[in-house]
Amino acid sequence: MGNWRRTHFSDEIKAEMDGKEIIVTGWVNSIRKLGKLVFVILRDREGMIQIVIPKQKVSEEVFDIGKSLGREDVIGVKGKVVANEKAPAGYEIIPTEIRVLNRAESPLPLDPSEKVPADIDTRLDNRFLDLRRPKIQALFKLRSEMLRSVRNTLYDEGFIEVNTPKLVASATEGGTELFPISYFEREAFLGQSPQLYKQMLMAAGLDRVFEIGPIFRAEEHNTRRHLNEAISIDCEMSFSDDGDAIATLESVVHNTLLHLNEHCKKELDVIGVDLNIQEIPFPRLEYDEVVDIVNSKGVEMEWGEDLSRAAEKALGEYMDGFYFITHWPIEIRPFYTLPNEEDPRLCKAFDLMYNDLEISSGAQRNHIYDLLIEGIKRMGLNPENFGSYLEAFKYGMPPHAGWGLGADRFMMVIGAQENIRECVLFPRDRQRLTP
RNA sequence: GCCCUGGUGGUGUAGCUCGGCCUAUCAUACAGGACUGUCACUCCUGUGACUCGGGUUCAAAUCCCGGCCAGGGCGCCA
Repeated sequence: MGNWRRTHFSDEIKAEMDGKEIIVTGWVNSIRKLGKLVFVILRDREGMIQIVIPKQKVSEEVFDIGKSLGREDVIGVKGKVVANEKAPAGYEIIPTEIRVLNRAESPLPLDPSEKVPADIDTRLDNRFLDLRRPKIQALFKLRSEMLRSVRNTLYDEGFIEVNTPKLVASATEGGTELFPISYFEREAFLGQSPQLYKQMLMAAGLDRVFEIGPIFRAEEHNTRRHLNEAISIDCEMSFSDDGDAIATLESVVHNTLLHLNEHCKKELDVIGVDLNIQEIPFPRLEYDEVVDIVNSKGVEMEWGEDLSRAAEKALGEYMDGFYFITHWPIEIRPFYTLPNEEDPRLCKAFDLMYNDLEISSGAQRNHIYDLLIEGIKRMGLNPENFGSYLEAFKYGMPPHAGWGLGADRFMMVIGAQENIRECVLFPRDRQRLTP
């Protein structure tokens, strides 16, 4: 593009700029050739703008280039803004020079202008083209602002952002399947969660930490709400209990809704979402109530069972929006959950749900060494495999609590998407490892 | 991993029940042509496809079996 630099994004040009010379850059969204008149709709990250090329008002060279353009060619256009009622936006650009920066081959693997729909599989195979569609891009602009808002809230509440290892030695934590990898002469695994590390940071005295990073789960699930690589928003806070963790989670979620509603009107409009800013506190259900509700909806559920998919759906019919489930049976929660001192069957764990979807789970953690050993044994795990983790509980571990919020699932809720793959640039599932 | 449904030009589809004038429909895209206000421009001409392997049959896009892949559901997901 030589010495050319973009002077404006398409949405920065206004009818009042009539007569001003500008440079815009982008992709040819569509082109309509009417003999001696050519219309080019140029698309950049922020929107679209019409370039009009009348043979009698431009040089022969500009007209010929204009006529030669194809869909998705990358161009730079230097020209004058012209206010004109006949233009779609009330203004358009008459070029003095068009530079073709790169041609696009044809036919395209899918249609970014959305005239012909494509299956999600085709779209993901050609994700970079799919992402040129304004609706798809809007979702990822929202995701960026969601992450900004989450960080802002947590920084404001005194958390520091940390990074913990994703290459881990142990496959003995129990629970989910891990991805084994080769680590020099040893076997290692991809981390399933930063849980143990963020707890160790409580022992380190960092007091309040959060991490936004990938988690890996080698489960062969095949659903619209599971991925094998996901982004987790994890936080952990010292000298706090489950109620404090719930309050923090609530304000993270609520502030994000407020932030998006205030700063992302355009993107929400593009994807057709009218955000419901649900008031806090969100409703709380105790596990006992959940069992009753689910059974009253005709779905069998025994006390002590985790929620089946049918149970989640029944709950989703009964509840609307965000709500917490608290007072869980200890047997179905992880070993690091603190038992409830008032009722030994229960523990200090909670889940945050949205309709029928679990988007976060957390708990006050077990900070007492002997209890923790009991918990590990109760889950059928071997305390000897938790060496460096357990050490942290011997020399002054403060009481603490925390949670993990699924960033991709949170985006499903925000963007009203039914498939989690829509919310991830390059999703990883049972079948998909590329692109 | 299990169950259900499906796989037709670049993309999205019709046809499959009941095998045969299918030399396979339509839209869009693409190539060429006409057109000075399009905005899903319009009009004319043209190019382009039955997932793979096996089977049944005179004959398979169509029926049967298997593979691969996809969509949906379930399970799994401390």
